[in-house]
Amino acid sequence: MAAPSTHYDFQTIEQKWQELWRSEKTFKVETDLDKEKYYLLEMFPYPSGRIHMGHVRNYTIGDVVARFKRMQGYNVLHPMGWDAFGLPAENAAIKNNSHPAKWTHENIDYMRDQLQQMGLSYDWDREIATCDDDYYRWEQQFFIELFEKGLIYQKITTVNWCETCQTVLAREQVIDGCCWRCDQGVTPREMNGWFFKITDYAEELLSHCDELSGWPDKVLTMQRNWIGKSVGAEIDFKVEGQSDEPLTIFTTRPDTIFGATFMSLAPEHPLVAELCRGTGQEEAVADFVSRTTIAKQRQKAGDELDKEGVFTGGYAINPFTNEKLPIYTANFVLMEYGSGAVMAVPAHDQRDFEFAKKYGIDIKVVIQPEKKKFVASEMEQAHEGPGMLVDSGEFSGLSSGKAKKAIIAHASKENFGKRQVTYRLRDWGVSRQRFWGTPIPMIHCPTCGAVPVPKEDLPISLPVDVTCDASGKSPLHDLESFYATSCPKCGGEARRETDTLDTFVESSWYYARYTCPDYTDGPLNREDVNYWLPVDHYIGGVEHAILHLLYARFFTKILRDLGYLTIDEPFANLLTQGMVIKDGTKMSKSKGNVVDPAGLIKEYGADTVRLFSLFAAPPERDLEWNDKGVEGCYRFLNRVFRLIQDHLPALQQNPALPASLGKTGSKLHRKTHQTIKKVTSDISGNFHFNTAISAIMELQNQLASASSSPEEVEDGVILEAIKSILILLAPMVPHFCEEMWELCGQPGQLAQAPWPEFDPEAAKDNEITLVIQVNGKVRSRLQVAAGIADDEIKAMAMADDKVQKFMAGKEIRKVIVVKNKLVNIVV
RNA sequence: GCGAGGGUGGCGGAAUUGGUAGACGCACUAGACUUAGGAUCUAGCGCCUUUGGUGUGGGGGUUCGACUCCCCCCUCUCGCACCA
Repeated sequence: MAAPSTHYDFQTIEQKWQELWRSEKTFKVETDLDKEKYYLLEMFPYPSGRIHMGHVRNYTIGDVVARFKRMQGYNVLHPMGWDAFGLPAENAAIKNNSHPAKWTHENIDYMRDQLQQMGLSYDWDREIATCDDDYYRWEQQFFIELFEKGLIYQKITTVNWCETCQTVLAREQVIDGCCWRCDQGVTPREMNGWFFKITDYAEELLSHCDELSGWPDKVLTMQRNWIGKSVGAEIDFKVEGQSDEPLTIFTTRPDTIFGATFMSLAPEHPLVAELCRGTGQEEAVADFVSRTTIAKQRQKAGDELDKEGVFTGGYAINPFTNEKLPIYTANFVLMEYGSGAVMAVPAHDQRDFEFAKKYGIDIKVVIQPEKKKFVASEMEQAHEGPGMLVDSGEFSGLSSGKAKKAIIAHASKENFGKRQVTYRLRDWGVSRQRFWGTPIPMIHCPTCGAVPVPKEDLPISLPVDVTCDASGKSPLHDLESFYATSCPKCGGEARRETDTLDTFVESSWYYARYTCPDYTDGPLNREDVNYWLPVDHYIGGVEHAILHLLYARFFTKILRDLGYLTIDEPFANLLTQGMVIKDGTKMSKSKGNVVDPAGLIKEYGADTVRLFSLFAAPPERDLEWNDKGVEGCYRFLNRVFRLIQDHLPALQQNPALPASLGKTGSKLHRKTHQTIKKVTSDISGNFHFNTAISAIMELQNQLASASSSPEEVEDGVILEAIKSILILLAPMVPHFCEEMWELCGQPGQLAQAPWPEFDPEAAKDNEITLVIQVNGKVRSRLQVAAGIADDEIKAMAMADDKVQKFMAGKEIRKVIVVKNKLVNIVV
């Protein structure tokens, strides 16, 4: 007979159960109106090649919740797929002179295999890859429907263009004014592109933030800031010498309008060139505009340019005072915000103040706070706070708040202004001059303009017989077989749109498609989406707090308005897990501190890696990776393994719990039920798996010391404790627990076992440690029966030797008793 | 600058409503078993001048009692960044 092994054989065990789960489709689910559903989703990965620690952590957390909810009896949807379009695939294709699909599908196969090695409980029958045309064809259908509804439009904007790479670059791809890939200078370029009217939903996206009680405040704050609502007024100023075109400005401080002493326009403002014409300022203005454009491009995030500007030569008329205000163009005025023009009130805006000081422009105080009196010539900075209006005509004497309303009312009445709400949120530009993305289903006809592809012609698929070459240019632009077409309206010769969609579009609705991935009669099956959505818990990195999560919320609303969904918000609860760091910084290749999960899984097994990633930190916090800590988790599982082996012959008899227990046995029985209670609340509450695991470790420690105690401990209690450890640990360490469960001769699979209930009676302590304090300092401890009377406690406390020593010769002023906890004697 | 979240042993981290600070794990120390130990088991482990004192970033306050509540300050991380 072979000696009992000291370490469990994770390789054999993990492979065995993974194969069983796959062949039996243990985690396959169907819509079932009789069962309560739970939809758990982790953000799907970009198939970059191999999984990293961030994936391991993200998917382990999600898997524990999915398995836990399943054991609690929910019908759990837990899908996985691939966010498969994107630039890295194209770059790889360029390098290998091949098609991006090849690289993408190879990576998907490799990563799927890695995820399966982690033992994640996905319904793999619902797998989606966004680069498949049976996924993106529905996106093309949405595009057409949204276009017809007026929620998608085309406009010309200035973009960052790289001439060498023949493409638009996103702002984050421009490094010090140069292309991140070829290092050549980037030029601004006017380009036609497609936009989603997300701004139509700004108010709803903002107000629904208040209803997302299951989201972290941090994320909601970021979203609110990004949407950036400002309430104020739009006011028209006449331009001297021009009777028709007013200069429209936006301000949140209409109450300060009597203090305006100049105007400033963004350098790109269309009026700038017009105003300086014939004033002798043309050259100075042109020079300033080009200098500023360059400076802004070179500007790094975080830098603020010195406030600079130049007089345009033109004047505006303040509609309230009829004063003539010089119009400047200034580098701190943004064309993208408001109307690209502001009234400048130096006394009450710090930027205007600095500008006025620099160029010797008047400063006029029109707001006086209660306590202080400002004198323009003595001010060292602007007073931006509220106060009482002065020198403001009929509005003088009003408070800022009242004046805002009165001034807006006056402007509306006189027809030169109105209340106005402005958002920082911009419409979402989705055109990309890339190949590896969803083709935009539009046709450009010289006579009919932009015409949508007829729905029956969908999908417009990406050609498969092309290769990406070193030019970096999308092959679609020059591929006649792709772009040559006829106009669906007039039948004339026309050109297909060759731009593709931003990859964020695919990830904006995949959670809905998971509910019916094989549905062919439309993008979404009503019965399935209504049953499964919204996602009950969404888990992913905080780096998606703005873009992805905002776009997904937006898409839910537009799909609702197209009649596909009935919900307003896609994700009821959100967990943003922290980063995995090592040596204090995020793991990255350049820092050389990456730990490859594949190697660890090979060395310790998936169960150990999962256990450590849950144990080392609560999920929302950053996790400091520690190889020694992994070993600690491995040791723990082996301790459980040996414990089971030691008791195996007895356990296999399936002994019942005796009616009466000895001292050690009843202590263990109590600990078992306390542990069930704690683990259940830790997991269902905040997902604090780290404390759940430490509670199980405590139970294991007590079980080990009970088994080695001289007193005979009832086999029934030991089995109860071991079974509890296995069930409680099963969502976190699934293969190991299944194997041990089977080894102990227990029936069925743990994956489908019900989550245990704790017995409140059994969990109750009957003896407690009473702490005795003198003046708030712990002086002694007593073992007493639970529920003992206050008087008795007092007497015992007073009689205690150590306590007496500290009370000697002092007067007792007060005795405080906290039931079952402590006694504090104040002397 | 604005916004959010942190600061507890050598390290990761625990501490219902204010009620035993440091659970659990790592590292470390000593011992046991051993040809061996990077296996396993047992014990110890905040700091100090150790019958005691002191201790949760610093200072003050409330309280019989404060990691926890209030005020001021320091510091770290993340997000936004000239938003009129």
